[in-house]
Amino acid sequence: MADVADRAGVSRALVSIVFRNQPGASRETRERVLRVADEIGYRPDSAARLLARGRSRTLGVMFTVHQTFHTDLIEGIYPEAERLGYDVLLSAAAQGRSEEKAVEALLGHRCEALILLGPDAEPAYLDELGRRAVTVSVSRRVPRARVDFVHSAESKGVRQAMDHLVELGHRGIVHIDGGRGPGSAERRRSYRAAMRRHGLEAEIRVIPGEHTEQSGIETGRLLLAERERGLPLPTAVLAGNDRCAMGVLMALTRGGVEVPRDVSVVGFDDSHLSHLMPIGLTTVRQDARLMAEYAVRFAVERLEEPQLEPREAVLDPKLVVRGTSGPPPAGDGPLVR
Amino acid sequence: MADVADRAGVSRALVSIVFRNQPGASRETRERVLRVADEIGYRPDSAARLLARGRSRTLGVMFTVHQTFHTDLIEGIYPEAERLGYDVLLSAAAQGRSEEKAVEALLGHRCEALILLGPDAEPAYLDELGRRAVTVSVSRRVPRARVDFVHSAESKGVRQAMDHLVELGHRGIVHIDGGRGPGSAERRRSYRAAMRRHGLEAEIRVIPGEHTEQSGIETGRLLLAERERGLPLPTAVLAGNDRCAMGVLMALTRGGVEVPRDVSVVGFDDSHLSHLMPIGLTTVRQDARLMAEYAVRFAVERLEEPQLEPREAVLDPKLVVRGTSGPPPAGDGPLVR
DNA sequence: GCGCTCTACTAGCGCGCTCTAGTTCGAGTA
DNA sequence: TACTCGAACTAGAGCGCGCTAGTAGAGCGC
Repeated sequence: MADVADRAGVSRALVSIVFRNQPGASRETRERVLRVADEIGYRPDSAARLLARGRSRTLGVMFTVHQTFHTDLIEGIYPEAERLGYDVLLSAAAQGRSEEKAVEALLGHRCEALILLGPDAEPAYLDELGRRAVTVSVSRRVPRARVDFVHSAESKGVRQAMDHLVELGHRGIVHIDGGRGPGSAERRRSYRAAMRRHGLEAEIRVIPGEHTEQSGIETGRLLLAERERGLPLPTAVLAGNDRCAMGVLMALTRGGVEVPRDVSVVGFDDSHLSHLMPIGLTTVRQDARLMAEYAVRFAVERLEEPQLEPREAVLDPKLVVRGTSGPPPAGDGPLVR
Repeated sequence: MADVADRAGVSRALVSIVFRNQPGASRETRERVLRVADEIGYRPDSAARLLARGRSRTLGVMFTVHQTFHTDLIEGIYPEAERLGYDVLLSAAAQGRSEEKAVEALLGHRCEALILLGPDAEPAYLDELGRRAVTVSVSRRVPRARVDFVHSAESKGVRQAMDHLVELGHRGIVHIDGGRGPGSAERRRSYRAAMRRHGLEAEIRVIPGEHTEQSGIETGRLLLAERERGLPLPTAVLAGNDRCAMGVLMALTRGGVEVPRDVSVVGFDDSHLSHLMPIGLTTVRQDARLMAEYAVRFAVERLEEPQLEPREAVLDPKLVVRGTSGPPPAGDGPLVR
């Protein structure tokens, strides 16, 4: 910076003004400074800048690698952050790299706010984070913690999916839940409520699972094994999310079960995975872009008005009917309603 | 920091020593300092630290959101970087966020080295980057640019895939290429060479495409449309990568073509997508973990010995036969060899 | 001529840390 | 006793910026 100032024949302060695009420099000086800077390859050092001004204007985003819905969210976070003049730093949780580690990395790099995509940490830890920095949790509700919250009205999504299946004539609808996964508890509750509402209380069955393909595969195998032992297959499966639905599909198809002829499968998320299935996955669509925008806005607004209380945004999901749902096999014909 | 020093009854320098875990402080002082720091919630400011020591020990990773193979790579980058004592910052290219922007963000955050996953930028730009910071390109060869390079021996992978198909009896094998995508040029060349080697020169057909599901879907539709017009379907498709293969699969299956009975499909990457297909995708496996390790090591070694010349690592890929490849339909029986 | 304002610019402190070149002190050594 | 030495600790410069409080000088009205 001093070099630039010398060569341009001005003071360092002036160079600073030019680079911050602030008033106080004439047009020609501005141009001269920029030209000189370009010549000697000067770029402002963000560490020093950050140190000097005390603010980083950086949002830290924690996500889980391989969680496809997260990449959909990330794609929405960037433009909104840029619009509001904030930088984005990404940190992934992965195998061998815990969420805490990922978050510490963000904090260490001076992120002013944290946007956590489907965090799986203890509420106590999240609350602590929320007190240390502005924190937004996406998809995972954190009761009584000082964090903003953006999620879908899971119950509405599940209800739509269940109504769709019941209308097609399904009765034996099982739910693979997402364990501790974000939104799982509510989805599970809503599944039970829907079954009761449709008079299918006796058919309720929740199979423990998680939000991974592997979990779907295991459940698929479990169902096939049950069939071996003479038990009937369910006619429809409501999976915890799209990844799990994909796993079920794979396992069932490999086992000679045809979807949707023999079994219907419905996912949740409408991550871009859903389009890829040869027959298209019927799923509950969450609007990733909108969720991302809310998350960024919540974070930024609370950064700029610290007295603001954390808020909650609940977005309406929408069932998207594609190829994996259809009427149940003959003998389980449509309900007469 | 001064607060901690005061309360612990030592100098700031001592606090610094303790936090850097350096010799020069007694056991009890160390404990006392850490305890006090914990009490008042002190955490070292990385911006200042960075500024003071002049080095960030941070690797910047640019990847493309939705490129599933990249997330496989990222998962491998973290542990290796941690092992070598480096931090990792992620920056995604996405729709509306160019690679250049993603890279500038990393540079702005003082990354010492760049690891670019399948960059799509001009060689001239990459060379410029290579001169500005230690740069490693993964998957994309950049001739004559000052960057390290980690990739697979594409030709070996393609050759294995082609041998496999030919042995099954296929003759009408088309290749959907990856356009400007990483590795595409070499895969295309190798496809042509393999066809010639097997005496199938007359059957050579390269369909332009890219490394996305959409491209696969379009190609699948194109093939179906040709069949409508009375042209024969190819008996096998070698896709540019797994995503493209998924797209082809989807389009063909929707069009009533059964895989692998009517057409065999082979992908490239073995990203975790490949396992998800109901019947498992036959594909050429690239070892993401190993590639990630090489990339990190190249970067770190050149940071620590700047006189080192950029290097190249070529890893052997391996065909993984799963469910999407099989003998061609009757009439195209196995070759007598 | 004077004071006033406005634009263009500058001096220099401080952000929170690291690091070099010390000092202090007690134990070991000749 | 006088010294050396190492462990434990400290003073203070400096990293590259932003920012506040200022100055210089041009233009203007009276």
